[in-house]
Amino acid sequence: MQDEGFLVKSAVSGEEGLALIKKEKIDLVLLDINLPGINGLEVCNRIKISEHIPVIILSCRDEDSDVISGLEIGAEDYIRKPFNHKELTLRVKKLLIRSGREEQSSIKTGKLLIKTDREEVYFNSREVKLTPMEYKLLEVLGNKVDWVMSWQVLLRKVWGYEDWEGGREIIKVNIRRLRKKIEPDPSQPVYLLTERGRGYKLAQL
Amino acid sequence: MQDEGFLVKSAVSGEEGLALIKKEKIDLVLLDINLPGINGLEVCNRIKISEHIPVIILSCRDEDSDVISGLEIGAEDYIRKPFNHKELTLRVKKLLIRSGREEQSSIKTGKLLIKTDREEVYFNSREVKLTPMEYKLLEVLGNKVDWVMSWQVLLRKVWGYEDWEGGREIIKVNIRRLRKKIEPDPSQPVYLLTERGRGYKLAQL
DNA sequence: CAATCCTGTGACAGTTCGGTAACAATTGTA
DNA sequence: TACAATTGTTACCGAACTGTCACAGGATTG
Repeated sequence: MQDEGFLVKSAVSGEEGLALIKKEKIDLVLLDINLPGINGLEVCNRIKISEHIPVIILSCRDEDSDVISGLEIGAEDYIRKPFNHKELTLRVKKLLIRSGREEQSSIKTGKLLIKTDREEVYFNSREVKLTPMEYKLLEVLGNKVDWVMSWQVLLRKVWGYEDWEGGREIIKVNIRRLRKKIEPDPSQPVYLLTERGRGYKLAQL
Repeated sequence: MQDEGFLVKSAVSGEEGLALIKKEKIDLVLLDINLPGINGLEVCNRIKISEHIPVIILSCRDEDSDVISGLEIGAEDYIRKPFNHKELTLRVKKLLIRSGREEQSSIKTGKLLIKTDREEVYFNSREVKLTPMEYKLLEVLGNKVDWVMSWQVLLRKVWGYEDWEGGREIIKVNIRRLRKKIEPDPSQPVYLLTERGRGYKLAQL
């Protein structure tokens, strides 16, 4: 990779890798599934929770289920070992280009516009200032527009908590705060809808 | 697994597990290799002798020989510890679908459409809002369209109660509530039919 | 034909769930 | 240090959900 002109940092364990990502500005992660310490898929999961970095998974297990769970967890691509050089650099370049452009990718529903690259939100073409948590919650919901997400899912995707009874509360309150900012009438939500007993969704208008 | 909507029974030893299988209607077994009492592989063997239940083996020994003997003995799949929970549920779902015990993603009869992945119900292409319990009851019935289900079965599949005399009441009432929402004329049911003395069924039209 | 069982029906009440506001803890900043 | 913004915590209310009950009427059985 260095021969190809990439600037490479490496880590020998999941923990070390995650620390590296926190510290440095990383454009893309090549991730081995078989790791000492944390499982590779778990590492991928954690990266996706906190960052917007594309991940390519490397693995020698070539069962389909691994591809699926790798991609479901949010990995952008998957390469089986043994792979050849050329294929790897090709996929990396493709992803870097895509993420360079995709960073302008935005989510739109009704008069609501979410620019995911800049983490900015607009309503009626006017910017709405959201706090980090509010933004993250909205983005997670926006990533699957019109899909109901339970509080367990939101808790995991937004806060990274796995199970936690108190989570219903913090979601309630943060939904409330979001509504105050992006709903024309927060008491009659049009965008952030409640599905009683199931969860919340961002409506596709 | 319970969060994912599965109904889970657990046992702490091979003997207990085998007894459970004899007593309950089990769709799939997650089996740990390292067990007190009988060896896990032996348990798998005995299950396969007497039943047709898919078995997934869990193990922290990741030697190949274990995979082989696990699969040779008739286990349908094998997961190494530590596994991530998405991978596990994916494999479980895959197996349940393959063995015909898992619901399809969409059920249709007459003008009634049930989207099981989104937990949404449509009548005449218009969405009908159901409460969680109502939905679950309908889904269970839709899962085996045109099959009469006794109140005991419904009680187990919808509420998870095993035996309970009072159950007839809550089913009566919930059937009533469902009919009010999805029947054109609730007093003359066309979809949710009563088989007196046997139970209820969702008619295939 | 009467007694009994099963189901349909409406009303009621306890519980859960989501909306709301105010407060407390934490963090960042001047 | 003081102040402000952010974020989690708690309490309370009202509405929705869901189980219980009583009763009626039709079917079944002896």
